[in-house]
Amino acid sequence: MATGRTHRPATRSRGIPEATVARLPLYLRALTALSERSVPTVSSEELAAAAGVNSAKLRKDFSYLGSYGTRGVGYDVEYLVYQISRELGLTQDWPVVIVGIGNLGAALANYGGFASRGFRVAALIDADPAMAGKPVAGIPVQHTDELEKIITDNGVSIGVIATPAGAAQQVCDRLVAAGVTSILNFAPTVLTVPDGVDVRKVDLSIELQILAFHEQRKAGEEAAALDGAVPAPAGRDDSRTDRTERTGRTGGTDQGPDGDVPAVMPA
Amino acid sequence: MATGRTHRPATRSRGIPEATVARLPLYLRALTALSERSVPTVSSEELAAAAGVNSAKLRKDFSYLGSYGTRGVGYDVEYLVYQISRELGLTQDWPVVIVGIGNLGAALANYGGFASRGFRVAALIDADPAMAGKPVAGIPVQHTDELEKIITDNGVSIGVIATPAGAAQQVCDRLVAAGVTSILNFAPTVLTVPDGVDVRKVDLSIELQILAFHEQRKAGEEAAALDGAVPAPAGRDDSRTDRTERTGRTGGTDQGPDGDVPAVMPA
DNA sequence: AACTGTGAAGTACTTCACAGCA
DNA sequence: TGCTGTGAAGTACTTCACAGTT
Repeated sequence: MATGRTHRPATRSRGIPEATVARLPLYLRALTALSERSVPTVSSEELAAAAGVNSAKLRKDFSYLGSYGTRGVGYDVEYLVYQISRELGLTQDWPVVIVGIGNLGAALANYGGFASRGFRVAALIDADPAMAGKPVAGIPVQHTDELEKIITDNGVSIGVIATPAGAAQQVCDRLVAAGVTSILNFAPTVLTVPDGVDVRKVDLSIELQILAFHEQRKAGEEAAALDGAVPAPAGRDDSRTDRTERTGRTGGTDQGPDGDVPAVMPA
Repeated sequence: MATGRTHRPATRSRGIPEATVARLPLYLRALTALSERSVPTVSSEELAAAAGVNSAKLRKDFSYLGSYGTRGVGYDVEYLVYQISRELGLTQDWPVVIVGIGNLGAALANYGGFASRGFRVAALIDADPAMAGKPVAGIPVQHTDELEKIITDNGVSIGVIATPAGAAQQVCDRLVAAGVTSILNFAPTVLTVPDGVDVRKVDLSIELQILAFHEQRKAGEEAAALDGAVPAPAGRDDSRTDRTERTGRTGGTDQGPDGDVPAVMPA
């Protein structure tokens, strides 16, 4: 797919930072909640609090979409919901297939947030013949043999992989060959895909390990605070590793698209 | 949001960038795979490919931990596994509780990666009295009433919230009050926590929405290619994107530690 | 008076490119 | 020679702070 800056001046200067894109769903969720409570307008300060980010960041983010607010007043909730939905491509309905209907796959199939958020589970696919025909979340599971046909017939471009790690790459290859260009991968594996295909990864053990890192550091600091002179919680450092005082982050409430590395780049 | 962060002068600088921390689990997984195949050493180039990042980034990341490689040779696999495990705090076993044993909670409980990666499911907790005593993944579910006792008795500092959104904040408050200082939140809600408590969020619908954004953009570019001046070659194309070392692997897609905003959700 | 939108300044992360060591 | 380790340069993101608008 087109790489580089494909010169497209017609619409507003495209080029929304990836970090901003990653926060739009957050804003959308907060706005949807406000909308359900029939709140007509909201200030950047209020909305930012609801989304768990700071208001300067939110305003900057919105400035990439256009000027949708009113100075002295704030943002019209309904209007913003529409604009962000449109920007995210949620004004259309994306058919999605879930491959691998184990515990996790079933949980995903049962997730209620699909329909309401621009997605539709087009099919559930599993390699186990015994699963075939069994309904999960009201949708009959189909066998992997049908994969290509399902993708084609339904015009599916987004696939969710919830298989064991060993099967993930193969499933991925078949999805891509059949026309899928965006993949959400729950298997603990790095997927190799051709250019033009986006992959995002969700991985429980990685998240836990990151928490463990910070948890350990907290323990270390407590210990250090007690004796001041000799740190060294069990199994600490061999010698050289350097260290600096921790950087500010953490602690508080910034669960936003945290300092992670964007998983996907549109190249 | 650094709170009154105790400044620790004595020890030298341990300021591992958050982005680096988020990638350590990735390296660890790749190294573990190499270790299982009894590979003794690995170069930054090879390991980077296996982890899905580029080699300069990997070397820089490792440089924050110390100098664990050998010039002209590479890294000793076992030694690196140990060093990274230690850095992440995985040389100890973290007891974890999962609250909310619906589809997702059960999937998490059944997830095999815990034990092998430094974590142990200390307890499963659910608010439904009918669930109490029922074994899930071989562990009997306990009622929410027991939450505080469970946390205290097991010295749990990491909690996983897999409840419906409406219950998440309340569960979070109780976990924190009982002593939990790290939370992995699967509920589609922004949690408010005191300083010193880390929250990481995993949210399926957010991930899908980010994919939809890019998917939509691809569609838009195709359309633009049809009428525009530049006839973009279907599929391929590399305009001027740097042709760095393309290790046949992951074409352009960097599945780094997800950046940012993970996603999933309970029933 | 209240609140948005945005240049400019600041910070974090990535990539380059090469010195230095085994 | 081959590959690590790292300053320096480059890029992306965040935050500040205030001019502009209703």
